[in-house]
Amino acid sequence: MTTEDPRAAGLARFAALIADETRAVCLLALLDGRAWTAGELARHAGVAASTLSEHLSRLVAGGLLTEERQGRHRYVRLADARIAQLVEDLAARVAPGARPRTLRQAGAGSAMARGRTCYDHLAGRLGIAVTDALTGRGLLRQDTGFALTDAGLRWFGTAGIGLDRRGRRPLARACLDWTERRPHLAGVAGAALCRHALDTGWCVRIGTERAVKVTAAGERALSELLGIEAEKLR
Amino acid sequence: MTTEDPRAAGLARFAALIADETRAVCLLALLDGRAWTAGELARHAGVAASTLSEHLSRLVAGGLLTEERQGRHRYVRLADARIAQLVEDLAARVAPGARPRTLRQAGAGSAMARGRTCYDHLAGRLGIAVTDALTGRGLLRQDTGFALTDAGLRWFGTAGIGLDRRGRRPLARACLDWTERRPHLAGVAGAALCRHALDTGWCVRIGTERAVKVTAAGERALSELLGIEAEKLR
DNA sequence: CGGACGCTTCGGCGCTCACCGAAGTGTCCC
DNA sequence: GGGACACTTCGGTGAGCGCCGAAGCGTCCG
Repeated sequence: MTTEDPRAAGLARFAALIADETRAVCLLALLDGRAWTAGELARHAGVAASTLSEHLSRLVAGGLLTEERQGRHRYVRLADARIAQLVEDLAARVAPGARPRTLRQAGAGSAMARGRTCYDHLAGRLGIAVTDALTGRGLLRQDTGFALTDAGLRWFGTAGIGLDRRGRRPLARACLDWTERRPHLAGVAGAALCRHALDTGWCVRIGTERAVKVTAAGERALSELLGIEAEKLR
Repeated sequence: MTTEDPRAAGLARFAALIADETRAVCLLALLDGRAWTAGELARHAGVAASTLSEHLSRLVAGGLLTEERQGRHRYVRLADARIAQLVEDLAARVAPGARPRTLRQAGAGSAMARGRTCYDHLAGRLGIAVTDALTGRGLLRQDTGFALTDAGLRWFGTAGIGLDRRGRRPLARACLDWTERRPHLAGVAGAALCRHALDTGWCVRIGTERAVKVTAAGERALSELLGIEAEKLR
């Protein structure tokens, strides 16, 4: 009788991997794009190491994470940019009224709101400011979709930021920011820009989380290249 | 101890709504964009009416569906385009090796592969053909992201297809096709094009599912307006 | 008015699964 | 070699939840 969609079982199984709060905590933590050890995640999530070990095995088996064993450590990270995008999309659309509960969270939260990485690109007010500047200068087009313009392509070239145009990953993609609730630049261009910013010292990571801070050199560069006022970055 | 992300609980709760196969079957069925009654969905999913009633209540409470009571019927549909996009994204990235099991499914599957609606826009080979034609004529830009060009905006105007540019919904957005595994046009422009195609009789729905067929008039129009060869639509 | 019908509520059943601690395995380092 | 350490495996416990059928409630229609 049932004309069930063959995709349903897979969809449910996949969603079930995210449908546990402990695993959700891990996935959100891993959105910083780094590799975490099993122990770090266990402490972060507040569960026993044995419990977390099983969670990681499931997430790896489900293709959400990849693992790398080094001696007695088990490092895990998000499997790829598509998984990161999916988790970020889900998180952004969910719980819009999520507020920090503790002072420490509030402190970390405001640093995160200023600037952070979102898997492999810039987010927070910093990400928005860059995206808006690109748009305002006609390098990025948001009014009819989300794509770099020809001028935008040239801008990346003259700024010395290489774009790998092989592969299926889109050059530019919108990622919805969960603090600002506005789109910012992701995709190949977003990742390249973020990497360039960290490599050349425009930004540095602060703390152990994924928050980033713009340096003095970064302020100068962003002002010169994109006309971003330093006030917007503080 | 735990520095848990406040979004984790919400994320897990949300994913849990999709993490049940029966609910997943419903969500995939509702991707046709129409309103279904509780009874239709119960038969479709192959469970008791009482079971499905509780599932619907959860999905409505979770914001995935909206309901409308008419007499003794309870109509439900996907809450909005964002939810539809999320479900479609999840389904597209999951179970790439989903194959039909029965002859009937295979028959329905091939009609669906030719052309169908995906919530409110065209998908299947038809959707791909239209998207490729738009891209080939310089109306849509996919190489640097996904956005209409100025020529594309004009094309919609001269074709008499109105685009509502108020609201936050993006004008053009890529939706990954689960049969062709290639992007096709979604967003405001995709929805407007699909509505126009159905309104003017370029396409008609076949069967009770979301499959659509191109009419003779549709073949002429698509050939004239976009240079699409009729063979690609069969 | 009364029966058919669509949906909902309720009680009960059984399965899944997240959790822990204890014991075990492999790695690192003194 | 031996102890500290990171992780895994295993058994047991408890909670949550998906399922059904029976009973109840409202709607429709003859």
